[in-house]
Amino acid sequence: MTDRKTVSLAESLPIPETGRRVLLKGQQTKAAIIEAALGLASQIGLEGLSIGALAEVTGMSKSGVFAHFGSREELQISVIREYHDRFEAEVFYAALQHPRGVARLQALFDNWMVQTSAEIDSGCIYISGAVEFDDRTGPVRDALASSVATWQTALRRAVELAQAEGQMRPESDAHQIAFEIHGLILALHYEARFLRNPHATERARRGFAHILSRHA
Amino acid sequence: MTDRKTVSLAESLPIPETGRRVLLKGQQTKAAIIEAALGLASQIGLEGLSIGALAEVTGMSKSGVFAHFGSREELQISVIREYHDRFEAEVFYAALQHPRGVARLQALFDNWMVQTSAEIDSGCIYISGAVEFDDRTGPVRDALASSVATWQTALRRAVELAQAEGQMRPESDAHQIAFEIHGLILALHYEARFLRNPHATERARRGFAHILSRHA
DNA sequence: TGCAAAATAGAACGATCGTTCTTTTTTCTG
DNA sequence: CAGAAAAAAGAACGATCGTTCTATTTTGCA
Repeated sequence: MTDRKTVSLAESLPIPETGRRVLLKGQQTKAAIIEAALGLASQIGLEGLSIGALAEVTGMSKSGVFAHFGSREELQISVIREYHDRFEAEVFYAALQHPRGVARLQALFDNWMVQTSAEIDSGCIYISGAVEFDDRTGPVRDALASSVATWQTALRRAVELAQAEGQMRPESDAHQIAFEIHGLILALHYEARFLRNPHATERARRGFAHILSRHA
Repeated sequence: MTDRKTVSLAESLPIPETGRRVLLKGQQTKAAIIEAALGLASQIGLEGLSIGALAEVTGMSKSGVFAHFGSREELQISVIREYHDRFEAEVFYAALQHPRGVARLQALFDNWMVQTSAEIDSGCIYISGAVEFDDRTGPVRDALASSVATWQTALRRAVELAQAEGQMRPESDAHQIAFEIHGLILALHYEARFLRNPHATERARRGFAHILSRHA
């Protein structure tokens, strides 16, 4: 139940003398724990994330790790938030430097493919999380669903922008296009991570091209 | 390490007098356990499957359940095999009654959609399993991957048959088409099960129509 | 530098996990 | 029906889980 805004204010307090430490000790180690937790969760899922394993990885005691979050659920939510921020930055914000329209949509898809399958140790927790929490309720599922809703909206907007720019047919259903693009990402994740199919990236790329050409 | 063929021979031994019991008691309860395990695994995944929970559901003792499999892994593999058989029957064999070509491919896709999303309590363990075992090794992963390879081949063949019938363009890449169809199923599963989007089925159906029209 | 507060460690808890071993019950068959 | 074989139960194991409590150490500020 840590207040995020308060934290980020405290975080950004610079120490004038040294100029080195920007985070207080507590927030510093908390960030390190979340970093490690994100790596663990990307591999074995949010449900596989255990405080004991996390303590071992970070070289801390279980209670030391636990104290930063107060519950396992809060830890999972912190991981989801961290992933959300990175995903937003590396997939969506990074695509903003391309001109709006098909170019930006293509960049978005490319970034997404990289994020989803390129790094061996990084599965997508939006995908694994959806499977793990699809018949559960509670704050973790809510956080996950909320993040997913955010990028789904952003993806749809990118399609609509391409339509507005006259680069995609305006009568096409942006929801439907976003659905099909999502399917390609999911198939890529499945083939690349589970089946270790090296051609998966090329398949996803071609599928995307098919969608583009259909609505051009 | 139970020999399947031996089992199925023993299973089908009818008792002449009554004609009622076809299974020996042991195989009978084993089948009931697997039935319950399949239901459990469909909801919470193969990894979530616990012998304790299974014992409670079936009204047996933990050791009683355990004795039928000898290990948790063997139980998981039994569940995968059972799911494989049902999937094959309800999705693929059921489609065989339609004429080869687009009609059969369409039936296959329809059956698949039903299997994947229609029943609330039944997620697809090919999807959840892929997420759970994507960075693991061992016999469970192998059993899963082998089943997946089977239906992927069957799906591709259905596409190739449609090409051979002259109903789809012969120069299209059947692998690519199967990849895109799989993506639609995955997106359907994601939207229907995790996000509880009631329009997901319609989206998948339209996506499939897009693929068909592209290669017609 | 000193002192309160924050951060971390350590030990223990009840619960559940898969598994093993022994004992009892049930089933099948000669 | 009897007796062997199969099936099921019961109890216990070590391990790990999230969590709580109480010390101890470290940190940051006056």
